[in-house]
Amino acid sequence: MQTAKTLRMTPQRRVILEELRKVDTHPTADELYEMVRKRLPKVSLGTIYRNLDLLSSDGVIQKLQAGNSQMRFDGNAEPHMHISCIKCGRVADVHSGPDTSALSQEVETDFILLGCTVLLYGICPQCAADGKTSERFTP
Amino acid sequence: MQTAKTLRMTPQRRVILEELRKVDTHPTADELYEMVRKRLPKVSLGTIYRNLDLLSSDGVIQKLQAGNSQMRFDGNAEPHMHISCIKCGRVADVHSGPDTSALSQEVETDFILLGCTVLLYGICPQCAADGKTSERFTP
DNA sequence: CTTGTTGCAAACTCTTTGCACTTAG
DNA sequence: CTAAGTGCAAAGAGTTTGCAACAAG
Repeated sequence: MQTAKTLRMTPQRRVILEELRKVDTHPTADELYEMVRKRLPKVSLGTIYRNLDLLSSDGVIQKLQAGNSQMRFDGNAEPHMHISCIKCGRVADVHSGPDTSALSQEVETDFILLGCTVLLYGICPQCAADGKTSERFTP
Repeated sequence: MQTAKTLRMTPQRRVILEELRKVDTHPTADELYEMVRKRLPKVSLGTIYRNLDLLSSDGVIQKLQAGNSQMRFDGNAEPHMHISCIKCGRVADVHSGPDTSALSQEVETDFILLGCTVLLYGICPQCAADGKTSERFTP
């Protein structure tokens, strides 16, 4: 989970991180690309991907698999639950709820247990209102 | 999550289902393709994908996102926890542990809650023994 | 300086799809 | 019969990577 290399603070990296932390929408790489592009028009999608990868490997941000094929990113590296809309793919934080970190302690497995993710899924308020087109979702 | 169409029981479909249920390894589409190919040499990968899709949409099997980009499949449709090896990607069932279905009831969200998946991750016995090459993993 | 980083475009992986033919019910 | 399913090959989405030029420390 950690890179030995020193991460240089390039303008690109800084803006990516700033933009990601500015929102709580858990954007996809593409969405973040558009956000960053408004400030750095010449940035490339490859740079976005490379940075998101480095930053998540370093534990600075979180890479999320939220029920569809596209990865999403969370500027908040603290472990917390997420809920994903099966219709539109939107992802939201879940701040309440039971302590899932204890979950790991109660499990029987021959694996060396390192952690646990909980993904809730459902329908977001927007999609509940208007019956929009459905997206691919895998619980 | 359900198809209106009647699912015909073709030899391909039957063998795919049989092979999937024969193992507890949660194979990828490709792995299952190889397994099915031993019995039906002319089967196509497209057929594997189409059937896995239909069967999981029908709730006959489960499609899993287990920490890497490739989907995995579980012949056991009953909801249960999985643990994924961050090194080799192997996925195992977790039979013990707390009741995670209750989890949904304790959560505060403006989404219409439909369900919840728990993915544990760690290092499998095999990888713990020999320090093999690492794979991509996203909690 | 030196090594990490960037933009670009091409490559890659996994999955989906269009089509003409086949087949289960 | 006829709608569902198949094999094949091509297309698609999302992500990764090789390379030469660039820049942070």
